Order: sequence, then C-alpha cells, then structure tokens
Amino acid sequence: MPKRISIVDVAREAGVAISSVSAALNGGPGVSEATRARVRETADRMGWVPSVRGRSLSSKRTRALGLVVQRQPGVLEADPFFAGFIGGVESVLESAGYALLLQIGRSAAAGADRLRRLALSGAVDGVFLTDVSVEDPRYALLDHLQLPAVAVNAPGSVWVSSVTQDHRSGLSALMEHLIALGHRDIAHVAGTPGLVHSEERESVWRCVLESHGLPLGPVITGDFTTEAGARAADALLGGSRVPTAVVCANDLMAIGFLSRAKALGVGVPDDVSVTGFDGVLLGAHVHPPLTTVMTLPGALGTRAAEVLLASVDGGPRVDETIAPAVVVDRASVAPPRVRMA
Amino acid sequence: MPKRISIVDVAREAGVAISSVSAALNGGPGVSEATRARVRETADRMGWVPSVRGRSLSSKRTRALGLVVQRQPGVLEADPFFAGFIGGVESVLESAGYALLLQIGRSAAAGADRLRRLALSGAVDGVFLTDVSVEDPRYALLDHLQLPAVAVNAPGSVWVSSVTQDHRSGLSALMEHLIALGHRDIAHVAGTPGLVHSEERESVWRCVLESHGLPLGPVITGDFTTEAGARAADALLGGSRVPTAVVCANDLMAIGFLSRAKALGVGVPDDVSVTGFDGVLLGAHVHPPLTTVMTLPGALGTRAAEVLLASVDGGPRVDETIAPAVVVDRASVAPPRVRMA
DNA sequence: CGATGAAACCGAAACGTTTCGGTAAGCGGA
DNA sequence: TCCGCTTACCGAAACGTTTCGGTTTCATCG
Repeated sequence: MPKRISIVDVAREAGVAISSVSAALNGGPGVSEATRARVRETADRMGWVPSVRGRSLSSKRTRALGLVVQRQPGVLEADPFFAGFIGGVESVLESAGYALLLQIGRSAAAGADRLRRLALSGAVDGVFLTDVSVEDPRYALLDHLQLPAVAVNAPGSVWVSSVTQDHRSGLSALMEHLIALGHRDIAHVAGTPGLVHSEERESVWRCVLESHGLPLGPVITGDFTTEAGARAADALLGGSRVPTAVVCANDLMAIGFLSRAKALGVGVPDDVSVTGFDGVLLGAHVHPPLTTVMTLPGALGTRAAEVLLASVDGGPRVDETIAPAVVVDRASVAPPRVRMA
Repeated sequence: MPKRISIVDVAREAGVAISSVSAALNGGPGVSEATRARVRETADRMGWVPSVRGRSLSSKRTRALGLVVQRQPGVLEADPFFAGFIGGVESVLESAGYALLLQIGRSAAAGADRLRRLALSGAVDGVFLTDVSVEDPRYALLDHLQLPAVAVNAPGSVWVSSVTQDHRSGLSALMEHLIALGHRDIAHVAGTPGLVHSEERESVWRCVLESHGLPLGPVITGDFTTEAGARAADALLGGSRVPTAVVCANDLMAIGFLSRAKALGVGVPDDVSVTGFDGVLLGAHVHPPLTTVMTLPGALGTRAAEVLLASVDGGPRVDETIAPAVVVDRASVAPPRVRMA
C-alpha cells in the first residue's frame, strides 16, 4: 500500500537531477561533496532503497550469484556439505551486497536445464558449479555463454575458474596409515559413479594399494547415503573373504556401515576397521568415533565466492587451492586381528 | 559475447509486434492460434529465454522468494532442518518457475536488516520467516510493507500467514511415555532463549510435569549445539541429585549429551534416559539410538511454499498445520533404575 | 579581457519486458 | 448499405535505474 518511493522522489526532494542522485549515492564523479552529503541525507531520511529491478535492467548487473544443486533431497538433508558451503559463500556475499539464488535439480539433467534457464534469463551474474561429473555438459554451456563461473572441487575449463580442496593427500595419508597398521585387505565403498569426487577418491584408494603392491580389495558402489553404507556392510561382511579395513567415500556411508556392522555382530575396529571422508560433526559422536578425513566446506565456499566475485568484476580465470583435507584419527581404526589362514 | 537475443528479435523474425509475442507466449488473449504457434516455434528456434530483468521491472513480479536465515554458521552446518526445509520449498518453486533467494544473517539484528533491504529493494515477491523469536520485529515490518510472507513454526500476524507442524502433541506424548515408565525426576535442556520453538518446547515439558503433579526438574539453557548438550551433561550428571531422564530441545544437544555421558561413565539408558527432538537421520546411528520426536522439515517447506505462492497470487492469509511430529522410540529411554533414597 | 578547461549538474536514451488504448478487418443483423 | 461488435494485432507508455553527451558556471591563465 505505501507506494514505493523511487529515485525521482529523492531527486525532487533534494532539488537535483536523478542522474546526480545516482552519481552521488554510487560514489560517481561529477558531484560536489556538499550535494553528495545532501542527497545522501535526503535518501536516508526518505528511506529510499534502490530498486534492484530497475538497477539490474539498466546496469547489466543483477548482484546475485546462482547455485544449482543437483542432489537427491535425502542426501541434501543429511549431508552437511551444502549447509557449510553456503554458509561460507554467504559470509562473502553479505559484505559484497550480493545475494545467492538457490535452485535444486533432482537429477543431473534437470539441474543442467535449470542452470541453462538461469543463465539465459540473466537472473545471475555468475554461478557456482558443484557435484561436477566427468564430461560435465555444463562447462560447454558456460564457456559458450561466457558467464562467470567457478567449479568447486573439480577442474576448471577454458573459461570456468576452479576452487579445490585437495582430497588426495588426506585420503592417501589415511590409506598409508591403514597399511602401516598392517592392513592388506582394504575394501572401498565408492560414491555415486560419474562424479569427479567419487572417481577421484576411488582412484586414490587404487593408486595407494598399487604403489604398495597390495591386491585391490572389493569395491562396492554406493550413493553417499547411510543406506548405501548399510548395504555395503551386508555385502562385505557376509562374504567368505572379509576385508580387514573398509574405506568409505564419505562419512554418511561409513556411519551406515558402522550401524549395520554392529547389528551383524561385527566389532569395529576389532574385527574390521572403517574410515569415512568429510569430517561431519556427528562422526565424533557415533560409536566408535569415526576416523575420517576432515574437509572444510565453509572455507571452500568462502574462497569460491571470492573468486567468483572477482571474475564477475572482470578478473581473469584462476585455479585456486585451499588448505588440504587432513586425517582425523578417532577410534574406528585399529591393527588387523591376526587370523587363521 | 553472443549478444543476448530479446523479444524484439523474436518479433521481427516472426513478423509480428512485440506485444503479440508477449501475449502469445504468456497465453494472453487477442492472439490467433496460428500466430501463437508460429511465435512459439520462432522463439524456440531462436532459443529465446525472457529476461527476468526486463520482466520483473515491468510486471512487478520478480518470480523469486526470499529466505533470510539467522543462525550461527556452526548450527547451520550440523542441523539438517534447513537443508530439508529448502528441499521441500524448492520442490514447489521448481514447478512454479520461481527461484529462492537465500541470505544468512549471523545475528537476529543483521537478519532483520537484510530482510528489510530485501523487501524494500523489491528483489522478492514474498518471504519465509524462520527462527521466529517472541515479539519478533519482522512482523511489524512485513505488516507495514504488505509483503506476502509466511511464518514457519510460529504464529502468523494480521498480514503474515503461518505454516506449522505441531510440536506439542509429539513432545507431550514423549513426556507421558517417560512418566508412564516411572520417571519422576525429569530435567530439560532448553534451546536458544527467545525463540518461539525453544519456549514452546520448554512450556510443554513444564505443563506435562505440572499436570501430573511432578516437580520441575532442573533446566539447563543451551543453544541447540552438541557442545551445549555436552555442557548440560556436565551440569546435570555431576550434581548431587541426578535426574532419571533428560528431555533435550533438539537432537543435536541430545547427541552431545549422550557422548559426554558415555565419557563420564554414565550409562544410557540404564543410569539416565535421554530424549531428543527433530528426528535427524544420524540419531538412529548414535549409541544408543536416540529416542526422539520426528519432525518433517521437507513437508513443512513444501506447504509453506504453496501457501506463500498462493499469497503472492493475491490469496488470503491462512494458518495451516501439517501432520504432527510423532515419537520415534529407539533405545535411549528405559525405566528408571531403582535407587536408594 | 577573452579564451580555455575543468567541475558540477542536467536531460534523455537505453535496458527488455508487460500492459493498455487504439485501429483495421471481418461479419452478422437491421 | 451501414452500423455495431468482436477478434487480431499494433504502437507506445511505463517500470526505475545507469550512463553518456551536452550545458552552464567559474576560475585560471595568457
């Protein structure tokens, strides 16, 4: 009901042209300090807030960044990655006066389509690329559109920047730790196939085993949910040849594995060692407390936002790396029990 | 680099006026089926996506809804409420073609200010109100602005609608269950003071005890974090008079309590029963599995989005309720141990 | 004293869409 | 034949800002 006040109202009230109001409030040149102060005072007094609609149409800047999450709602709910990431992003956007436009596509195809519309409609000045898959089609789209973008935990492209937290060193340190304890039979519970971070973690597991001349234990393909972890426990613990250690691609699957192992009467870490990946808060509160690799989604979000903002302002593409993920040794890992042959 | 194509390009290509393109694509009247089809075909062929900037300026509709979260980043990361809620919201917005504008204010004051700017700048067509505190100043702002809004798990106002999942029945059922088992000494670990859901849960705890003529056990004030739960365990288990049951205002605090209790050598549920509230996925995987009240953030988000969308379309304010939260009885509750007087 | 130039300020176009008043064509009825 | 009504379509204003070219003012310098 209270009619919006616009820049023309402020201009009339202050007795200047609207272009002067604009210049005064945006710090532009061609305005004396006296008028600048007077305009500012008038605008404040009238409670004027520039219309983001008019502004974005005119200035080609929306002052919003886009994030299209393509995940099952269930994973989203349990996995704290996004909450942490978004928290980090927001801490930067807040001071920059930017907003975050969030969309959730339940499949990769739906996500790509939403991203396409988001970009083409000019709703955002740049986008974050998460859950990147190998041969992700979104790179081609963004390269073509030349829309500022930053890939998170995935390689960049000709046009797209990237911000990454190194997974490899932390995970290989964890593997080395297991091997140093005497484990020779190490299984892997993998994440959703096709995602770069799934593939990467599996590749680390494989490389470390090969570098020690150890046999590749069984691989169970999961989807990052606790249910997948439980199914993996069924598959791995019920067989004739039970591994002495199980390296899970994320904490949620490790926690699901832990629960099912307990239900099956298999002791952790006495009968089998289990490790996770992510470092979720609750991993410290399960039984036994989960040995894992601690990642920093918040720091990742912060840096990604800074990079993307710089890119929006015309900066060059960059490939950044934040502090690597480190092993957090809790109590779900122990030397293997000596067994009968 | 590939210059944006606009509605005038489509109009020229199809040989009609831009107003006809607009009418044709938006299903407006005054367009023959023949031209409508031709325009649609042309637009598709050219890959035209309407500019949300031009559209929102002209139509007074942004096709975006706002959510200002005012929480500490830490809580946000661990508490799956928002991920679930946002998932539910998005499932509705996706089909409606709306986007979600997310902002995080680290304090209530910062949140209120961000909401104010969000509303005044015309960036959104409506907003969700979460983490509402008693006497929340945002109601007055929205009432004054007449901006469509829906309060989540909090009462509405003259102008603001509300969508609520009943907490009281589930929590009082949980209390009755404890009392039926023989508990007489029931403590409460409360949430952040001032928030309506904190106050509400404490009030249920108080009412049920009073209705049974039982003494009010000690109340420890927390802040919904696991650390607060651990501190509560220190306070409650170290004292001379240890309660037989502890009702926590959320799962995170209950889980923190559980961990610390184990560290202190206090058995759950043998020495003390513990309950949570929320029904987070991981509550089933801690030891012992947590008895709690299961809420449905996703369903809440879905309904809230529907209500808000209806409100944006001029619908009347409503107060909705979704299916109540129900008790999930796992293993952290047992009859009290018989003690020496 | 007049020319020069910078600083301050103004006016209008441009951004891309929706919306509304207006016009031409077609058609049935008197 | 002419009037009036409907249908299809067009042109232009409006939304609120930024931006850019232009004009005035005034001090400076030759």
